[in-house]
Amino acid sequence: MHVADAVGEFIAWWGFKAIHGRIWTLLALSSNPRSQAEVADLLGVSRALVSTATHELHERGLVRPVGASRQAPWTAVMDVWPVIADVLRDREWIMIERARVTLEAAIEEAEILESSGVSLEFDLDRMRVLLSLTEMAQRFLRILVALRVPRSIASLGDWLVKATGLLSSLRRLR
Amino acid sequence: MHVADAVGEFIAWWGFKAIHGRIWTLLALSSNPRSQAEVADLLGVSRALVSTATHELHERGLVRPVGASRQAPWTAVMDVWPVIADVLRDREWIMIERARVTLEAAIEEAEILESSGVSLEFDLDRMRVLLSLTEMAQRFLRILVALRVPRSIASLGDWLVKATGLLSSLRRLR
DNA sequence: TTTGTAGTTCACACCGACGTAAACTTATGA
DNA sequence: TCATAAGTTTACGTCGGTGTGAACTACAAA
Repeated sequence: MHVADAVGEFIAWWGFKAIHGRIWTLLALSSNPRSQAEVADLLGVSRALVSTATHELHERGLVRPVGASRQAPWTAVMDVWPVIADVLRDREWIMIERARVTLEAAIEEAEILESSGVSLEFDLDRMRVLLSLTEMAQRFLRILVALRVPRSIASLGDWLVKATGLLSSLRRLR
Repeated sequence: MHVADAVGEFIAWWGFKAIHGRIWTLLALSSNPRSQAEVADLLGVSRALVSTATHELHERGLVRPVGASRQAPWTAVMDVWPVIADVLRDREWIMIERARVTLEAAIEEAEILESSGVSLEFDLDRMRVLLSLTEMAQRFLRILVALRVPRSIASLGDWLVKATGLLSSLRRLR
């Protein structure tokens, strides 16, 4: 399963472990649901790893069992965008927000010092530039997680064309 | 230096180590260049770490010595976007490209099998969807790395407004 | 030349992420 | 009921990333 390896690694970038990506890809590309044993076998990893990883994927809603029995085979949920958006929101937003808040506090402090005539060891203008950048990143992230990528294969091609067109105009910005 | 920690962690996300982000941020916010000893002291890390990290930053062009002497103090290069774009290109492009090529090969193989009447264990349509997604990701990445973020503080605010406007129309896409 | 200080290099320690083996639990079916 | 197979849990090994200590080098000033 070279495909699962390659796509899996790609997916791993978006806040998942590589094994998650590999399992999801294998299930996504399979015509029929597969048992954990099959998955472990095809990917060449232990059943223990498949068991835990599958449950983590299930918690995120990226994979679901077909049937109710304990050893029901698994299939991939194809509509992954909402989950990715969630991960981005949880993980990145917190990080950016912390940087932004810290910067704001530091700027405020520096402004007070400056207004009382103290010569600063730090550069206020540059602090403001960084603050603008974090705000920009937040806006960007907000738009990203609000995006609705079409779930149907039929409309996906169409959507891709329009989205690409819009993105191109970003490049022409002066 | 809480600011350096917070911003540094944020930067670390873009393919750098956290210490790189912290050092760069400290230098970027300082009114005057700083020696490695000062940096190590302010950040509370060993001079050994600052030495190697500073050189790595220098190789990437994110930081430069002021003066020619061996112990010249360092200052941050503020125009970071080209460097980030480089990292994205090098690191992400390779990953996506590998996924894309592997997928294409797998699809081709599957098509041959199917046309010769063999019933497939894998789902050809889903493979094609994944392929579209990698292509979309490539287009997106290409636009991203070609972006020119203004270097001057004066035009940055203006640019941010326009860019945000464009991004918003992405959200409204159907 | 000597002495002190900044910077460099390298061997090692620590830690978390990832994966395995093996024992254990639960279901299926002869 | 017992045997077998699937799935789960836990304790452990390995590895890479990150950082330190200490020895070493290069330079500046006395």
